[in-house]
Amino acid sequence: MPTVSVENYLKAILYLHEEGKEQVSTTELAGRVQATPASTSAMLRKLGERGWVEHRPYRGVRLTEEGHRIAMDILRRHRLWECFLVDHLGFDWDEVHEIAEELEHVDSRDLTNRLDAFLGFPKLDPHGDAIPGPNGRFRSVAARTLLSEAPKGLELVVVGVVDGRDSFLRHLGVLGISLGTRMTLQTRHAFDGSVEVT
Amino acid sequence: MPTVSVENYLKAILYLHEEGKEQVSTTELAGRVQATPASTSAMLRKLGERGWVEHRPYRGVRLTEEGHRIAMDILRRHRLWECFLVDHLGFDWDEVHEIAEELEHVDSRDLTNRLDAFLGFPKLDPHGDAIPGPNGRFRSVAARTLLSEAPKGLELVVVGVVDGRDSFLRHLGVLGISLGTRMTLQTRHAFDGSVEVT
DNA sequence: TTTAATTTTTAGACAAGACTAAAAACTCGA
DNA sequence: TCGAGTTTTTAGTCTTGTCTAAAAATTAAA
Repeated sequence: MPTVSVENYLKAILYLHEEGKEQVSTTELAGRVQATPASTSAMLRKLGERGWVEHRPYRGVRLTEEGHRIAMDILRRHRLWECFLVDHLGFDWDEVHEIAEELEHVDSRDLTNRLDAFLGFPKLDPHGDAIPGPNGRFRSVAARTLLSEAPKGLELVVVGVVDGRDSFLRHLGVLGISLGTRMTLQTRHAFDGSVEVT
Repeated sequence: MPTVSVENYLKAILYLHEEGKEQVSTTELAGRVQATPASTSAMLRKLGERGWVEHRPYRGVRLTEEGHRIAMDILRRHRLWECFLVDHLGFDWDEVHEIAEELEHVDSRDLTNRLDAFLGFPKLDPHGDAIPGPNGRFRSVAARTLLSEAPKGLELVVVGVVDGRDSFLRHLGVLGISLGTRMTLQTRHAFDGSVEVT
């Protein structure tokens, strides 16, 4: 049973992975969990011993399969609680993060699954981020959507383009994007509507 | 901000007060929080320093006004969550204690009050125990009920008797009970329906 | 390629909260 | 009132997770 602190480290590593970082550096992780690099280094040794991360000193860290499973479960609880807080308790979407940060550590498989059912098995949280299912993987959104309207976090598959001009298709080719390419939406810039994907 | 451990001690002392104990002994408290008397003794010194209990070494402990306020708030959160788990997530009333034991430590005034509203400001939890209001006092139940059907924990006032025989009234007199007497239902014995009050 | 800057780890302390073992304080019967 | 038994507290240790300061490893620049 991971402690609250351990859960926070695993979750932070997952977030960094989701942002495209294969290997997570000690300093960057330390920044995320609001701890010093020294404390983080000590924690990484412990997480490595428990088999939740693969840590090569001075090289970076990455979640093992088991660590990933645990972290996805924390993310699931976090986002389900956010749905509850917004949809049923009337919080605004920008007020719920801190509270969900506490609720996510209540560890009961039964509670999580019943909450999921109570909420109607939502696919996205109030911020538009995908919610992992009980199997630890994101639920696929069957619908076809524009990339500009797709949710963050979910794996997407390119099935077509709206702008069919040669110059645009060549641009996509340069970026390594073609029909069937898999990607995940990372960030959306409010400035011009552009997006970053991996 | 009290830690989880501190909250558990304060809550345990409150429970013992509610059971009629003015002064709580170190050993009895230790039994409730599943710790050794030695650990409990150390914690009591700390709680005393923070002004949450009045502890006279070798004499026993009792909550201060502030300690009582904090403990009632924990009890409030515990019982509100129990309502939520039973009424909305479909748990049985005997399954929810452990989970509520974790949820009660999520400390957000706003969350607690919104949950209260969402549940319709319940007066009793699924076990029939009274739920403290936001002011840290039990909500009065206006209705007149038979002692045999009254909820535990609430202060009750005797306004009449069903059995008016002299022998019964004399029995009540011996027990110090008459019209206007205030009491709180402590335990109900399934064996014969008899009750214990203070 | 050698030094300088940066990153990471180690070393040593500390706080919270738990434990065991032992000392001190209470209580009660004779 | 004086021991015997019980209760409570103290003393010392352990674990978890944190910190600062310093050493070691890596990276980058000249």
